[in-house]
This record gives sequence, C-alpha cells and structure tokens, in this order.
Amino acid sequence: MVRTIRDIAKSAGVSVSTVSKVINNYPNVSDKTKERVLRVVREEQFVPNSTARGLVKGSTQTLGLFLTTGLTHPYFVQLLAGLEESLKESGYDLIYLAQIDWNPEYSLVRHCRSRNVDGVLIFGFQRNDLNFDEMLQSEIPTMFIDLDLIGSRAGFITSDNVDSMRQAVSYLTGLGHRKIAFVAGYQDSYVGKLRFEGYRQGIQESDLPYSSEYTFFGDFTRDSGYAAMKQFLECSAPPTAVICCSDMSALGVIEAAAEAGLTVPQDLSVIGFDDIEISRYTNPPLTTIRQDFQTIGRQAVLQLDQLIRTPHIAPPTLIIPTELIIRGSCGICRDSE
Amino acid sequence: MVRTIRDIAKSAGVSVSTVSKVINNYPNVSDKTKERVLRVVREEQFVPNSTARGLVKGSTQTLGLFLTTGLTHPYFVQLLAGLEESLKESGYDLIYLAQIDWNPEYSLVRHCRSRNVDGVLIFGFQRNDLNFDEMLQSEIPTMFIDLDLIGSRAGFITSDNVDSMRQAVSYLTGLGHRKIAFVAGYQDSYVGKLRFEGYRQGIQESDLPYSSEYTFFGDFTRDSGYAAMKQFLECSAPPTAVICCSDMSALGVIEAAAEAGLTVPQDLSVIGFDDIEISRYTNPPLTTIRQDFQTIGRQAVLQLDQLIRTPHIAPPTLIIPTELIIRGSCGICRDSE
DNA sequence: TTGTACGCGTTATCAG
DNA sequence: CTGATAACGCGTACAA
Repeated sequence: MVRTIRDIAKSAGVSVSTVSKVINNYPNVSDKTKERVLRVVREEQFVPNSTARGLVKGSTQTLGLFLTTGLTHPYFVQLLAGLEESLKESGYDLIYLAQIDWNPEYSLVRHCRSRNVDGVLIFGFQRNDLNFDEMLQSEIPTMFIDLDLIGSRAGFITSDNVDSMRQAVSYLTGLGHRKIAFVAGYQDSYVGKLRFEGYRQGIQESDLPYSSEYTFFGDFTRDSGYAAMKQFLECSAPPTAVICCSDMSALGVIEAAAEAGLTVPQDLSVIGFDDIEISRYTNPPLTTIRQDFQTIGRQAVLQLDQLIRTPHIAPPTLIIPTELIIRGSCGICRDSE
Repeated sequence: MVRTIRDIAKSAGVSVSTVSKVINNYPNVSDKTKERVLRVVREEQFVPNSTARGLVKGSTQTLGLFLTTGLTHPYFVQLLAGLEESLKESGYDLIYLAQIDWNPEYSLVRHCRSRNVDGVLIFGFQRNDLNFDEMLQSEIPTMFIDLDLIGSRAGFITSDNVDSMRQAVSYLTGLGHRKIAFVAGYQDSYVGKLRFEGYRQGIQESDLPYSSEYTFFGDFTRDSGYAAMKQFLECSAPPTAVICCSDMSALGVIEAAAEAGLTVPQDLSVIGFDDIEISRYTNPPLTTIRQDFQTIGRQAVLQLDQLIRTPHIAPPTLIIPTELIIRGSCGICRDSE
C-alpha cells in the first residue's frame, strides 16, 4: 500500500505543496501545520518517491560506480567499507553500473545521464580501458580511484605509490642493503608504473646503480614472485633484498629463496605490498606496505560530494600516504662484498 | 547537451509516441518510420531517461542490495563477480542501499519503495539484525543470501553447509579417524548453526560419540583456531583430526599443534572452510571446503529475475553444493588406541 | 502563510 | 499505422 504526497496532504488537510515544503524543510510554514503534517507523515510511514523527485530535480542523491570486471583486489572490501561510511554521512545511495559493455559505442556518460546520477566513482580501470575522455569533458562530477585523470569536473585519489617504494628502498639501504631487486606489476598499469618509478627514485637517491637485471615485470601473483626470484638467482651478483608489488608475489619470492637454500631474513630481505590478512602469520611475518583503502574510499565520496555541491571548485587530487609495516622479513645485510 | 524523446521526435518528423514505440520495440510501427527513428536515435546518441521511465512504469530495471557493514568475507569479491555476470545478462543495474540505519524506525521496505527497485538482494545479515518480517510480508521480490528466510515473494540461496560438514567428517572417518573435533563459528549465526549441525550429523552417521569437549565456538579468526586447539590438547583423549569453520582458524589450529610438537598431517589432520587464496600455499597445503560463491551470486540474480517476472511463482530456495578440496593437511589416522 | 497549476521525460490509452 | 493527451509523483513559481 504505497502512499503518495497527495494522500498525506488529504490526511493532513493541507495542500500537496505544503506537504512538500514541510518535507524539504522550507521556511514559510507555520509551526502548527508543519507539526501536523509531520505527524501524518510519521503515522502513514510516508517516504517520498525518489524516482519522481529525481525526475523533477534532475538529481537523485545517487552516486554511480563503475568497476572493472574480475576484480580481485584484496582490499576491495576495505574500500567498500570506506565508501559506505561516507555514503551514509552524505546521504547518497550507490548505484553499481553493471551494464558496461566493451564495444566502442558504449558511453559512460550516456549511462550516467540516463540514470541521473549526481556523481561518479570509477575504480579498477586502466587509462585506455574505456573512453574516459568523454567523461572528462562532460560536466558530470567524477572521482577516479587509482587512476590519475583530471577534467574540469573530475579528480582522482590514489595511494602514494611512488613514495611507498622510496620508503621501502630507504628502509633497506638503512639496513645496509645495496643490491635491491624489484618485482614489478604490469608494466603498463598506472600503479605499476608509479611503483617502478618510486623504486628507481629510491635507488637513485641512495646512489645505487640501477640494473635492469634486478627488475622483473610480473602480474602480482605468487607465481610471478617465484619466477622473479629464480631469475634474480641467476644474476652474477644476486640481490640481498627484494621489494615486491604485492604480498602474494613476496610469498613466491620467499618460496623460491627457500628452495635455493636461502632463509629470510638472514640471507635475503623481502618487502611486500598490500598487507593482506595472512602476512601477519607467515614465517617469517612479512614486512609490507599497507594501503589505506578505507580512507581512500571515504575520501573519494567526501571529495565527490564537495565537487557535486560546489560548482566551480578545483577538481580534487588526493594522494593518500601508505604505511610501512615492519615485521620479520627484513634483516641487516650480511653481504661482505 | 541532453536530448529528450521530444527532440528525437522533432528531428525524425514523427510524434513522441511513435519514438517511444520504436524504442520499446512495439509492433505497430512501419519499417520505414522505425528505421528513420532509429537512425536519428543513433545520430543524436539518445538514451531514454530511466528516471522518467521508472516513474511511469513503477519499475526501474534496478535491483537493491543490502549489505551488512564491515563485511570482511574473503569471497565477497567472487559473489560480486557472480552478480555482475548475471546482472548484465538480465539487464539490471544494482543499487547499493547504503542508507541503512539501525534504529527501529528504519524500514527496508520503505527504502526499497522510495527507490522503486524491482527486487532486492540481502547478504551478510543474521536473522534479527533488521526487521526482515516486514520485508517477507511485502510484495517486493527478495532473495536472501546465506539466510534461510522465506516469504510469499522471498526466497534464499546458500551453500550446503550441513552436507559440507558431513562430507568432511565422512572423509576423515574414511581415513580412520574417530576422534574428530570441531572449531565452530558464532553459535548463533545461521551458517554457524548449520555447520555445527552437519558436524553432529556426520559424527552420528559414523557411530561416533559426540563429546562437547571436542567443540569450540570461535569467531572464524586465526586466533580462535589457535585457542581451540590449545583447549583440545587439554582433553584426556586429544582429537586426531580437527574440522574448522574457516581456513584462517584452521591455520591457527595448525600453529597451536606445531607448538605442541604435533605435525600435520602425520599427527593431526585438519580441514578448513572457504579455500582462501593462501590455502594452496601453506605448509602443508590445506585440505578445505570451497564454497561456490560465484554461482551463488549468479543464481541469486537469476532467481530474483524469475521471481520478478513471474507473479505467482513459488519462492526459490537454492542450496549450492560445496566441494571438498583435498590437499595435504589430512592423513591416515595413526592413533593405535 | 497556504494553495493552484505547471513541468520534469517517459509510457499507455484511445481516437483518428 | 500514427498522433494527441493523460497519467506517474513530486517540486516550485506564482497567485491568493
């Protein structure tokens, strides 16, 4: 039994517009009628139809979310928790736009418009996965997560990938390491590039020579870590420390090292990335870089909300710090050379 | 520059109703006008406004999703993948109803109605978390995931928790074990109860005595597994096998066993639940029960779609089989007793 | 302070 | 086969 604003008006003995004014907290309503209307609203459990409201206002208190398919990011759940928290604060529901298709005619912008979303969150994509230019040129408020795209109404938020890796290198050099290898992610992914860049900067800042032998481009999996370490062991001067782009690949590195008779952290230091749940419990516990996805999710919505509500604001670009979690997989360099 | 159906009508030199008929594939339109309209639609990149459509049709091609807060289920991502796949097939977008609040006045039903969703998915809740009765009594098509609630328009889908545990017990008795302990989940959770029930059934079917000493009620964490094993070791006749309600707690059991000088699987057999990514790589690799969350997500949407489209259909209740993944953490019982 | 009437973009009915 | 026109439920100038 669905109630409309008209039913409420009748029950309260006022006009529809008065009800509307009460609901939307307009000033020019006498306290007496306001109270009466409010009582009826409560009694009849009236909730305004957001579809109708969306039609007339051209906005729906809804944020659109585009997600890449096959998402396996370990900390996606945290992101969601961050989203949820701020979604509540700012009063939006989230519509997951699942009807993406990958043919070139598909248009994110049209999809958004047809749904009348107030703003859009985009997560998990690479630069050329979809036609993001159209999105950037549109007037639709947009926040990219982990992709550095900017438009007049579009900003982005991401972890500080570069600094993460510089920190990691610096931590290892502080332990005396000078032969530091790097298990990279996809060469052409946004985060992959930045982390590699951070590694190179770190190397440079510590006056260490860069050797391409010490870099392996993998795919974040355990297997790629394993393969990487096998390759590093072939080097004329094998590394004494390895930085990885994911915890899973760090685990692969440790396994390959163990097979070669090397123990961590005595013979080899290893740093991971992500801080997945298991990392606390591995043997040894993994030293790793933790991304603050809860904050990223939270800030993405908060910033988007600002963008939506402020017409000429500069598009937000946020870089969220990471944290090096020091556990047991790194040790002082014993390489006498 | 947003186009409406009126713009299209003007450009094509026909009436709005004709355009509407073409868009919605109505029969009574001549091929010639249909073609002309379609051309204009394509040229002008017209997409009908789903808000307006939703208003008049009373349905929005949208499914609502209620999620519990702080969801950390490792396989939620799989569920999402399953959802996404079938969402695409059946043409819905998913609206994540984040504006839940926990005061008693909050009504799921009203929230749904205000958004005009066609159906609802509910995941991660316990029976008394919210007022689900109202939902069950409403005419809103609903699928509960992992919660066995049924209404005239509401069904559920879940893994076969009972059978999973019976399988596990049966597998262990097949290996000669007769002292089989159980690390349960929350005592009052839906899945927790069923898994415990399955364990008891399995015990009974194998004519083993049930001993409350052999059951520990934990919370799915590694720590609770650790604590459980410590307790089991205090028994006058410690178990030779342990079944756990999560992989993490299985890892805790193994750790506690190792501390007591027991090696797995020689001295103790351990079975987990979930098959998280890491289980393949632990030492020994974990024998565990895998839930098919991809299928659960997929079927949830498919069944809901059926429910929506068929007025008087019986509410679907699906129990999805699990799979015992046999790896290296179980061995033949050596207990000579 | 309150109410009337129109419009948001679409679909459905019914007359032509 | 095509086109007016009335809904759908709400917000808001404007009139009272």
